[in-house]
Amino acid sequence: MQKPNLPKGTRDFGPEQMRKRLFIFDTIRRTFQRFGFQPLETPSMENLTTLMGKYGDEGDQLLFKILNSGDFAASLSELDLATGSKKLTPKISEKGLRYDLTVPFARYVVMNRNALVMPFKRYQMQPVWRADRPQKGRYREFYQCDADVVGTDSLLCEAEIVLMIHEVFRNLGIQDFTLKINNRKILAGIAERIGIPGQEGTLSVAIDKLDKIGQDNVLIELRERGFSDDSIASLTPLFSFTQNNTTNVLTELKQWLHDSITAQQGIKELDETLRLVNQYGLIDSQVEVDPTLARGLSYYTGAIFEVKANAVNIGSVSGGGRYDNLTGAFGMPGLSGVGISFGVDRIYDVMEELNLFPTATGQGTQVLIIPFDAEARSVALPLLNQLRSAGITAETYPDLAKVKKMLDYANSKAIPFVVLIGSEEVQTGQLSVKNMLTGEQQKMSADSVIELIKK
RNA sequence: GUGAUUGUAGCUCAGUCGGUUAGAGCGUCGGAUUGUGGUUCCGAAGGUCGCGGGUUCGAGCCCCGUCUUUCACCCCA
Repeated sequence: MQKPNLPKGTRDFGPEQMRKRLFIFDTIRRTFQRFGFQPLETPSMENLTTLMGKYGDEGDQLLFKILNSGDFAASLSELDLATGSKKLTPKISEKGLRYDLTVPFARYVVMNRNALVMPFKRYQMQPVWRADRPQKGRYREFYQCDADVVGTDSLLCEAEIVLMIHEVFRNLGIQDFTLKINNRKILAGIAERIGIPGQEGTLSVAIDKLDKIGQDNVLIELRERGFSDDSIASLTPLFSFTQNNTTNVLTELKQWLHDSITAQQGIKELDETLRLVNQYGLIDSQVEVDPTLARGLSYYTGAIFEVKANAVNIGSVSGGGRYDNLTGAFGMPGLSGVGISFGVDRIYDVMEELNLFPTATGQGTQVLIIPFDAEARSVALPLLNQLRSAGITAETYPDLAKVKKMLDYANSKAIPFVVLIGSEEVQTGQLSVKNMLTGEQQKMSADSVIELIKK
């Protein structure tokens, strides 16, 4: 006999976990829908040609690849085997599991470009897979909840994302979060300013770690990556304004990066976005402008968002940004879009750690019918039907077991009411209803049972 | 991909220096109680000590490999 186990980095979700997870999904879905986003689902697997090259070299490595069906080795030669995995892979695998929801979305938009009404707003809540090593807040299979709008470059979309993020986290009960916002153009401007134009990618990777490793180590890393002492020295102003309020940060950025047209554009966009958010009347905005915020994904071109739950050390629980040319790789250039992704699994971990899940709210069975013998079923089964028709979650114990056993069952499932049916109840039609919390028991008609449980 | 770490009953964990038949709590099942739960009492079942190899008279304990868990790095939700 073999011991069953799960693939590394994957998990089962039992009833109790699912109740909590569904709470998160429902909360996010309600917000997405209220903002006018339409649901979309795409296949778990995509052609590797769709996925490869969209997430960088590292991303390509983290893709789960699917072995071709049938005799995948049929056309292989000794030579192929000798060339190593990199060249061998495309010969034996042409599909992979999706790595995020944005690229499949871009693929969908391109394939349906003529049918879609622009701007197109969609939301998507599905699992994604990454073949990296699991650790805290990191799984090989996890869910993302994405909302994107494509076909407009209006900053109103950025503003609405800011609003949605606030709404979702507040509805979840996560009050202590920070929405960090930056703009890729500002990062580009910084790169210009310190004399390394075009290298903002490398720069970003390092300064993104500021929170984690501190200023000194960031500078050390930049030096290791080949940045000159002059460049590093001129970076100093970047570290001085992280604590200020949004307007101050923007003003200081404007001064520091005054000779970069790109940076000025990014600052203007950020400024405008925040102005729009303000017009919406967002109360107690938790937005923080953070010029050191970078994010890894290479396709962002404008705004960048990231949400951190302040009380928990788990990385970001949500992230997104604007991309100007995501569909370009699929032959449809010039389509701008902006999106946000919520990481359900990390949000779950945060809420669990902070004890933020609401206590069970009428999710489970409300009443258990307990027939003492086969005869009692002639009353129990119609009653079940009646209760369910009235919208009450009701069940009976399928075996004719001892009463003790059935009451134990009710207890362990936290069922608040039981209806006991024996020969006496069959004869009189008056049912014995027991409140499992108080122990109180009384006789009443079926209609009264419904009334009692419904309130 | 790099570096650590974990694994003993369904669950949480003890297990001494390598030494007889591997323990506890919780849970499960049965009984005290054949129409009434939670509390209590009694009893029982449940183990290839992750897996494979090695050292030894003897391995849960030491060594090697492997899988798994957790964590950090890289990178990321």
